[in-house]
Amino acid sequence: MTSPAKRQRADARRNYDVLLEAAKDVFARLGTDAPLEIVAQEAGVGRGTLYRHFPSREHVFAAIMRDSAELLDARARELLDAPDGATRLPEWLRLYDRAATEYPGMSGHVGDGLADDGSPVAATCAPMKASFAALLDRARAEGHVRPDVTATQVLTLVGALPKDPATGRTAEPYLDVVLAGLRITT
Amino acid sequence: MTSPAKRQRADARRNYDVLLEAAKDVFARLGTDAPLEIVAQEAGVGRGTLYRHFPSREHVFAAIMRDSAELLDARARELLDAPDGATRLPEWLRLYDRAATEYPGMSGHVGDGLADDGSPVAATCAPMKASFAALLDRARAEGHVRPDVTATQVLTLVGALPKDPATGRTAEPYLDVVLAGLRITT
DNA sequence: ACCTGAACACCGTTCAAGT
DNA sequence: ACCTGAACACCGTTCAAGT
Repeated sequence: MTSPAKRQRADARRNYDVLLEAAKDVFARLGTDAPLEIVAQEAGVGRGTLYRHFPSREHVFAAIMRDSAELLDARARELLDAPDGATRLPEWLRLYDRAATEYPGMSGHVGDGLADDGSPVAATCAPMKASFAALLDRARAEGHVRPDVTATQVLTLVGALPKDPATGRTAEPYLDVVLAGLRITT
Repeated sequence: MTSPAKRQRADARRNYDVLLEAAKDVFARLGTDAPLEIVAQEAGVGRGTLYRHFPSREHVFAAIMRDSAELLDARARELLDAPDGATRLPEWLRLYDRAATEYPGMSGHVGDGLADDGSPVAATCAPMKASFAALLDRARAEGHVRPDVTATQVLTLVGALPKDPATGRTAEPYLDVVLAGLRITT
């Protein structure tokens, strides 16, 4: 279930899939700011075809995030009833961080997209975002989290954390600092 | 003391000053990712002249930061002996955040530059960075700060915090979250 | 209905010619 | 020694022509 279920010609559907795989490949090698021109080339289609399927780079990110967003959504709903209330949020946010940094440079775009309701990333990740918000609400109700942060803010903040240039992953100890900062420590 | 003290022709020196003022003006209006072409135009010089004085956009940021870095350096040295140990770091980091966000989009570049010893920003801000490191060391020694963060990491993290799109300033409550996360709270 | 690739736009960067 | 602006490169984006 990696592409949208719209009715379309077989070649169009195939091009979508090929483009998405090419994008993952190119992004993995060159980072998510790589020229989309290269993606079209590697997919073996014309530039116009790429822009038809993915009107903007953000649409590519949204497509890339589709599967992880589904997993993260499910995981958030599971964690809602997990026994140890204090560790639910850290655990989920680490998974989110891993998913958002799967391709170098993507997490900032994902975090920004989640803060903008008009973005394709926000559309794709809406269920995940809602489930995380529920998780955050419960943590807040139980007094584990400072009350002045919203779900969107947390996701945007984590997405913005500086990266290790070598791996593209969030560098240590930024996530730990943020998790500590979110805790209520009276 | 806004431009380097190298010996140069009067017109060159004047062009440097005009370009820097133009950059501030353009950055204030269009953000720090604005085309440098516009800066050259507004300064009334050719593109080549701009690149002669500022080989890269980072060099412009370094020049823009020169004065604030001097102030921040002085302030850090003052605060080293301030009475209330727990508030020294927050106070200074708020000032740093204000300076780095003076032009929309600049703080990320400044934070990245400070983490890269080869960058012109790192060169310009070296005294400031050293003074801040001393401040951080003392806070660490007094047990106010978690021991696993370096000065560079703190400055890069603060520079990376998400911005309010309207003002370009660090949005609330990100800096508060980070400051809380840096504290030792046993 | 979709694809292709030429064409245009934008802007960073260089450099030959000028003063 | 420095300035200028034409020229090139790169790449996002569009669109007329084709299938």
